[in-house]
Amino acid sequence: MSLKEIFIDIMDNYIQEKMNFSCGKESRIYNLINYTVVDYLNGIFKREDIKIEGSCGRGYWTYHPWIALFNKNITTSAQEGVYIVYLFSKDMERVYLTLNQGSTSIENKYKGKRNKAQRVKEELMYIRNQIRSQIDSRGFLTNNNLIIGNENYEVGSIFYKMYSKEELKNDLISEEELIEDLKNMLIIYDEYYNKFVTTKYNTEEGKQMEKFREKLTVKEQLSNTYKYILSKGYFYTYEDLCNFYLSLKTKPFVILAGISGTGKSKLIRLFAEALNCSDRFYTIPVKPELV
DNA sequence: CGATTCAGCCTGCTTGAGAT
DNA sequence: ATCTCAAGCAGGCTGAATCG
Repeated sequence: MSLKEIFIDIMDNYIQEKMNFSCGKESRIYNLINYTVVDYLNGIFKREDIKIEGSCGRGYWTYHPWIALFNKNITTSAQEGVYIVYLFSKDMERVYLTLNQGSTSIENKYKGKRNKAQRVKEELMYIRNQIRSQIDSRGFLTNNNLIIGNENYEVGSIFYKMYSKEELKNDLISEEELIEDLKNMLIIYDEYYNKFVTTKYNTEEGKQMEKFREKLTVKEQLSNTYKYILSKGYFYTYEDLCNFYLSLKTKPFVILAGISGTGKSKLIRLFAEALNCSDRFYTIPVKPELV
């Protein structure tokens, strides 16, 4: 059975299987995800440092079965670290090959804290942006349009490629392409390991930087943002910047008024850049009659 | 002040490692 | 070879916080 045939089998039968069998060895699809596909991939990628695992839940079926490749030096669990993973969408119409992050360990870190969900998302996005800024995507997508029905998997996605059931069934994607993509993703994963794990996060300097960033107060972050804007050659008063931040904080829908050319759009763009959130910045042209 | 949201806890189920 | 138990996973329930 090829990878493509396995994927099609899972997509065709998973939802039905959930209804008819408990999530365990009795189920054919369970065995397919937990063992067959793992053996198949291990046969292709004979790497001692990579652990391959597939899961569709324990006891209970998950909505999002996954097949992951872990670098043993980074993580051996889907709950933490960065790893390659095939994720199936809830409706079983799509499967994504992605470089993704475990969110459970981050959730545990913020257990009992205020705005837990938001902080988890912010951390996932921060890591995502760091990696994207330093590693070539090799043609994989970074547009944040991975949709499977689980927010943390979606936010945690660093690079990805989508395969729809239709594409797979109609031979628009070949087995060779699937394997080639996975090989490319492994090159990215290796690069991540060399650039981030063996150096940045493990050095004292890296840890200090991380601590420093977490400790910044709103005032300090605003001050940094202001300095960034000045350094780009634009001038707004510090008061205007604070007012803009406060307005956003009060309600995330802010209307800036003023004649054209005074820098309304630019302010927002620079603000996003300063916070390293450019990838979440979209410009939507508005015609006069829409207002 | 009722409705909604959310974190925390509990439950059900299986795997797999280690003890017996 | 069998038993025990922690880990892993998702779903459900509940009380507290927040919203409108």
